[in-house]
Amino acid sequence: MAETEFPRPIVTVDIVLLTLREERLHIALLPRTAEPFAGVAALIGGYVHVEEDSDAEAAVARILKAKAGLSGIFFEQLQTFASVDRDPRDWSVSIAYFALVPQEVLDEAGVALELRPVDAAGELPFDHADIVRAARERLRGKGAYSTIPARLLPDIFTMSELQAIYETVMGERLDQSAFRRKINDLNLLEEVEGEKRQTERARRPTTLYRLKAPLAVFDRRI
Amino acid sequence: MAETEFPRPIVTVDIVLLTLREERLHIALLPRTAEPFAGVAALIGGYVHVEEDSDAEAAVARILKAKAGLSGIFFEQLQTFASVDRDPRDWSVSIAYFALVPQEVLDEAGVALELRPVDAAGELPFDHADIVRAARERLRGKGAYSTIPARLLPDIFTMSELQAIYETVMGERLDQSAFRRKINDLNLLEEVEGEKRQTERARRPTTLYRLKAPLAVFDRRI
DNA sequence: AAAATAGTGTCTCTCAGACAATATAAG
DNA sequence: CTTATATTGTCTGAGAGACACTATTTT
Repeated sequence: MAETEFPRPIVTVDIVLLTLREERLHIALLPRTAEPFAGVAALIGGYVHVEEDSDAEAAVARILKAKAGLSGIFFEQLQTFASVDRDPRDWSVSIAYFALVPQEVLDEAGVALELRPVDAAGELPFDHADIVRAARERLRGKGAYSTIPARLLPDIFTMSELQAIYETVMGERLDQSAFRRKINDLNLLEEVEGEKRQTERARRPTTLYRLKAPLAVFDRRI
Repeated sequence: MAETEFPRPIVTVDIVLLTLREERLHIALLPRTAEPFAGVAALIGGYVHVEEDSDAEAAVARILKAKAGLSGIFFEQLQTFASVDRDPRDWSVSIAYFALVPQEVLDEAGVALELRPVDAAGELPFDHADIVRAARERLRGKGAYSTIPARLLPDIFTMSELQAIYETVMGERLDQSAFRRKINDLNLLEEVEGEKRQTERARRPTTLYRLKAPLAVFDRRI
């Protein structure tokens, strides 16, 4: 089994970039600039540049910056899709990532991304529909046990906003009382002292919070 | 961004093959047959063969069969390790899988695998120690919420054996009464009717069970 | 009967969901 | 004072852990 060399597959990273828009999860797509599927909206992605990227995360960061104008946002590895038929060009490997970004940050980036509701994303090229499905499942599954959903919010947020995010991500209504109790028990947030704010529709100003840690995973279900 | 072609990384699959031996989790290794690290015990793995493997799972199945004499065992994708420095030869991608096999099946395979306790695996080449660590965490994490640990047992097993597996995987003692209650509530097993068996040390014969489904994931913690 | 494992019953505590009640500010 | 949201409290039921108890077989 002295395997020396073999024809190598294409290696890319693809990013399921999710954000919240009008209370719904949206996926950010970019029209492809090259064949195949030139002009068709697809996941943000690109080749791994072996001369330039020290690892897959570096490739993701580079591509997010170059193609979406984003840096410093949350992303984590999702799953790798690798087969002979997922790309018409050749045997291909896509190391898929999912990323979350607050809408405000996306707006500031000033890049013309196409946002589509994640549950009505329409036709997508390659196996991108499968990748999006995997991302939704991951977000839904892990969301209930982590502060990942909070990465869809700005740094500072209200308890109600946080609850709304969890409800959207998990696709179910949550009891307000139980939600607050759990968040407090888990000790995930710190108050932004002195800063009160009125949300659009609120009468009474509300306490503002921020995450103590960028990412917390816990055992209890939110 | 009309990216046409780029130098391609090496693409391999690596398999963390775990089994149970003397009540402890062991990892199955093979001495490498080629440089680098020729002769050193390493994860079972190999190049993706683009002419032969239709996808990454096919590569895993082929390699498990060729190098470990195993087929039909449980495996699932773990995580992908991709960086410039994980392999001295070149920028390299390893799509890592973890696999579980009952000791009996491993014995029948008749291949000289080196078994080491997973928590004392010693030095491993490349980043294989990281991959093993990821596999342990996955097994531990997902184990409590699925029937994955049962894939370390033969098809037919006793309730005590099942409990012992979960205890090993999760690294803690479980209450017998609570364990049985949960397993029954979750409706995961079916009795193998009429078949009673005496385990080695048992006095009283015990009911035998098999899994209703090859893999069940649930919300409750075992 | 003793030993050893198989299997059941019960108590308590934590936590989740449901729902009610109170608090605070704007208009 | 009304309205709308923020925030707290209480009740109930499910499930987890602890532990004691019963059952069945071999020696």
